[in-house]
Amino acid sequence: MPRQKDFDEAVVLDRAVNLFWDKGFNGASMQEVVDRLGISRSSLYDTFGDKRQLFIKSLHRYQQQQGGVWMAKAEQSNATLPFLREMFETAIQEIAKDKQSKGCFMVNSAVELAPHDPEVAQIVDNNRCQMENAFAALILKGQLTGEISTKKDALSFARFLFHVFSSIRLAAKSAIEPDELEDIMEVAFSVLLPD
Amino acid sequence: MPRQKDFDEAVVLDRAVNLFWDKGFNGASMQEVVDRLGISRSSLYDTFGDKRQLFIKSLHRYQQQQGGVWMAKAEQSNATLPFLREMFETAIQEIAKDKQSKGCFMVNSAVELAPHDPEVAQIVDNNRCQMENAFAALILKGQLTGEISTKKDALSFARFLFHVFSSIRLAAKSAIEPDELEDIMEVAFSVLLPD
DNA sequence: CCAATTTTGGAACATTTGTTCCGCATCTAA
DNA sequence: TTAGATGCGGAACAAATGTTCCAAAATTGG
Repeated sequence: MPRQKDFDEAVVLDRAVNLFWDKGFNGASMQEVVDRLGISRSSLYDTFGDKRQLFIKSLHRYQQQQGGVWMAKAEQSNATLPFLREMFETAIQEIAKDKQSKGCFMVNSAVELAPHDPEVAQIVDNNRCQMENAFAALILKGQLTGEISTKKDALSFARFLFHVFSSIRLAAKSAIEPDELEDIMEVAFSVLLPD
Repeated sequence: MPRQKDFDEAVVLDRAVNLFWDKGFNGASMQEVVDRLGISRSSLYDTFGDKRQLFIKSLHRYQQQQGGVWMAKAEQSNATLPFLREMFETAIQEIAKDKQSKGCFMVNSAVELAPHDPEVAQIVDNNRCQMENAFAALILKGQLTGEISTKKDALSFARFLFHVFSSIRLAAKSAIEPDELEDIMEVAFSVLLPD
């Protein structure tokens, strides 16, 4: 009996992701949200709940999408070091293209909300653990094949790499030259090389 | 003839620093500002201008204070590597003590405002250059004495170190164990060692 | 003690905030 | 086709937003 929604929930949620990613939670007013999502206020509240719930759903979706892309690539890669390099290279290229300086939605949310919102904090923390573990698995593989140094254990390297990765995405927020990011990445990766 | 102000401008500005540092620009309402600063609305606007001006003055003051501490220490240090280590150690200890997870005011502002506020962006960028140059000077000194590897030039190392430093301060925003930060720092510094 | 000048507290302002509500339109299932 | 249920647009809401203004208090130099 019920009437169907006039819009695709996933498409609309993606718009919310982009808005919050760009402006943050406090920086985006509900008026802006309504305008950008292209659906009416009531539909919005009926479908996604209030502003905070919409934000959290957006953050979840971002993680899902972002994570999914790399997880898939990671599994079908045999050479781990080139794969890791590619990941960083891609991130740097995306920063260069990102004229809005949106940076990383996860980093942005960690800064703006995590300290005052436990639920956001948990999402951020989950994301970190997931990434660190994914890195660690790759690095361990590389260590076994002799591709990567064994001077430190895989998890330490993984954490290090994740934080360099985050700082690159943090740097996207202010004007920084891609060349400099390449430089930083080069130094970071030099530590992984076996002697 | 004129009556003197009832408050110490510097003390009040420090309170503003702490509030914006904790809550961000959008996260702190003027009501909160008035309450925390302990002066009346009119005194506030007369002395510091509107909210944005107050914020920018706060950010400037933060940089001055924060920077001043380290610049002074840097000059009277002879062993550069231990000095750099101490800097990171201190930062990690401060994070452990920081129950509010305020992180770094400069990082926070870069994320929240830099992309949409050129003046903030410039402050953030100035800060980065200043830090990178300070690091570079130290590292160059270390390279000349053979304390530090010469595999990369001083500026590349400096940029790398600054970004690891930033990512540690970014990590302060979500719950992370100090041990893990020590780990990360250890890996980062291993790249500086000569073989 | 006086007059000049500035600070101060708080009321008042217009906007903007996030959210709710209601009547009508629309679609589905029988 | 019709009954029932849901989606929709937009008005309406109270509360909070940043800012201004003014009369009264206060402190200075003469």
